[in-house]
Amino acid sequence: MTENSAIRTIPRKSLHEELVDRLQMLIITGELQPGTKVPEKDLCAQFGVSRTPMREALKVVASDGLVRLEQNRGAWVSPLTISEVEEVFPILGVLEALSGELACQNITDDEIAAVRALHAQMISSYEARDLEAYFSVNQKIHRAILKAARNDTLTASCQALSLRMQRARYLANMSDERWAAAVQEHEKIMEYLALRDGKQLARTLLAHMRGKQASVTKWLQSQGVQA
Amino acid sequence: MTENSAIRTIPRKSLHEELVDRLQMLIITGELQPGTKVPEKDLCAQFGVSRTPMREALKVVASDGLVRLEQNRGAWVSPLTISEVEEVFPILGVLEALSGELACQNITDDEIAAVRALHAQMISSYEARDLEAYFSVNQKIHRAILKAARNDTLTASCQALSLRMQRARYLANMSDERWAAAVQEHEKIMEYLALRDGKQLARTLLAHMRGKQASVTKWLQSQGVQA
DNA sequence: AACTGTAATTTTGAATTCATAATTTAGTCA
DNA sequence: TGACTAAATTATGAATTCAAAATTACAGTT
Repeated sequence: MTENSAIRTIPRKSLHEELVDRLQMLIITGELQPGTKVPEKDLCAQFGVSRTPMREALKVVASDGLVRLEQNRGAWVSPLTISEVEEVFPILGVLEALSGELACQNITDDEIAAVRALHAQMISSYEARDLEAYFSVNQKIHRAILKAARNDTLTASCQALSLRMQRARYLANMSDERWAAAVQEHEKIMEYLALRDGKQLARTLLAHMRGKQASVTKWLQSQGVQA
Repeated sequence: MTENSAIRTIPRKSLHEELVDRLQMLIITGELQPGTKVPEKDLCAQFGVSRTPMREALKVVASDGLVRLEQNRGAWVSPLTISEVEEVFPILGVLEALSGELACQNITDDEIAAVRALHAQMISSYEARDLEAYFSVNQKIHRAILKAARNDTLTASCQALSLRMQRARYLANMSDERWAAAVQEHEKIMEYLALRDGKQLARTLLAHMRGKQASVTKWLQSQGVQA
């Protein structure tokens, strides 16, 4: 593979850190299906590493909730259930609301300008109905707000929980209605952020998250996913 | 016939799980001082295990933020800084507020009675000025509310963040004023919970957390802990 | 065929071993 | 003495090995 040169130039992560990221990716993208068993041997073969760093990585991914480890029985990809979605989204809601409030207290004019640029990009992606690009820019906006909140712990918490929901978001096709509504919500988010109106931004972000939750839940139900 | 009855009812944790708990304890109680290096060898000797499970445990504890791992340089106990306190408490605030709201929606009469009993115990501990007992019952109350919120993810998130603050709470002696105020706040918490007034309970829990943060921050500053 | 108990295989848990990076120590020279 | 370099030591990263548990395969009985 060509990644050898890249790994040499960049201060390389430890093997186990790299594996944590890769495993998360495999699960988020659905390459590792929810509910399936993941034998260590197979994973090791796939990445060409020994079991030691793989097991370390699995422990970490398990503590984030993406896999379940059972004593002497190995690792299973956590099933994505409706009840999990109903647990995680409300938490993400209050965390993002907090991030909005904090961001309004701390964000610079330059950062607002940067978010505005991302926002414009997002609108373009919406108008082109490019879901992939939309998701990508959308994430960047939320991450920019988190960064402006100046709270690394909050960022870490949000990202950990977002990871668990991301595979739902990847899979769930938004309805046209929902997509339009989401864009509308983002207009308000942009507006309140520019005004540095923390209270309103928090309310809007919370509502935004509720909308996402409803959308995802509806889709999971339509897929016959159990509670 | 194998002994599948009473003896097996205690499912022993895996070594690495046990180690995660022990490490967290060592750090919370201050036996492992913030900022100090923790050589794997020493830890392994202390617990009589090999490096493999210890390293797995360290990775997990690091992902929770209690230790920092540096590439090829080992593990350090995360320093407890004022800025960390200022990051974590606001998050705990909104999470506990959420737990209060959810608890009001789901708690049973029996559970309210149980919390009331704990509350009475806590008041006794306060009147006896038994800080140790007070802390213990206090935690039980917060945990009972979390349980009533019926959201395991929320419980896990709160506990992970609480862990990081616990060593501060252990060390920080509350002022008499603060202690009295905290008890007053708990009276309100009890009241709103019994009334199942989610909005008010959330507000009170948030304020309660703000009070804790101020108390801890003040103490850290008095100890000359840097930002 | 279904069930039960047992042996073989596979998989995981943990210790050991080997490789490599970081740190310490020793020593040289200005 | 002090600063710099190089060897020695130590600690960590990762692979391998050994042990124990779980799963599977299979034979015998009903």
